[in-house]
Amino acid sequence: MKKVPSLGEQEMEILRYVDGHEPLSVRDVAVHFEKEKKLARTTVLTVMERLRKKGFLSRARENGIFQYRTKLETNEVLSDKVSNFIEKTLGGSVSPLFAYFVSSSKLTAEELSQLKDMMAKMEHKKGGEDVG
Amino acid sequence: MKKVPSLGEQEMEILRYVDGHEPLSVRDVAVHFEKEKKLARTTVLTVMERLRKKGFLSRARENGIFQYRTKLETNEVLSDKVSNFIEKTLGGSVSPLFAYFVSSSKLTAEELSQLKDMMAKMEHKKGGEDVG
DNA sequence: CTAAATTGACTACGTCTGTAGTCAATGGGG
DNA sequence: CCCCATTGACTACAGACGTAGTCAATTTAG
Repeated sequence: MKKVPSLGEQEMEILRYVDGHEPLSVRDVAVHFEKEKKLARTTVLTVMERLRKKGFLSRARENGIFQYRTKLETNEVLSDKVSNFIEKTLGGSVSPLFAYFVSSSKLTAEELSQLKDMMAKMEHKKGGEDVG
Repeated sequence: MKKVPSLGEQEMEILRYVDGHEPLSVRDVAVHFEKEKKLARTTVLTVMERLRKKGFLSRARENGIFQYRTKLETNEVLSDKVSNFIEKTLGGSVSPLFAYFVSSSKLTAEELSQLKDMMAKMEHKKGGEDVG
């Protein structure tokens, strides 16, 4: 359960992108995000450097320019984000997730009850609140 | 899918507290958080007022002091936070949640496969990434 | 009614994140 | 080699949050 530095949404987005395409230069990432979200090259650079300072990315000069790679498994980062989110934002209760699944995916009644059942078990195991 | 203003973790925590005990005065909340997290009364006041400015709380003077109540169903807020989290932080993939459930709750193999099955269906319905 | 305590409005300030400009260093083309 | 384009280090700044102090207004105790 090592302590991972916090990451903002934009940082996460860029980290995910790098994770899925490494190695990448700032330029590569910038090109992508200039289209996607109209971000300036320097913005991407700044974010990537912050990501590097925080230990999520590493870089190595190759043919003159820096190629970036992820350091930790991004899964670990996500895992940390998830547990943090559940603890801090949801107060330890997974019910809201359950609610989200239900409304966003329109599960069948059967899936619903299975899921509900499962959630209930989990809630018990970790002492969350009731599944409203 | 109405746009809900963003909320920080501390704000969420206080909102949840109010939601579970309304109506409450700043003092009531402050007493709770002074113990729980050593927050100053004015800190709680500030946060509650921000929550009110953002439209999450309302207040009415009763016997001299303001009593606060939640406006929206906190569930709605949570639902919004959840979908935002899944979209922005997880990039739309629920796999990390799955991973969290697995590691935190130590489900049985059976529950695991049921859940996995369900997740797969959900992933398809909403075009998420692979469950790796 | 007056003084003490409580309440609440404002102000403040540091950190984090998003976003980007400036400008020097580096590299590539001729 | 020299100039232009690319790259990257630094600086900047606004807005959101967490946190809290000051001080005036309101209540309440005596």
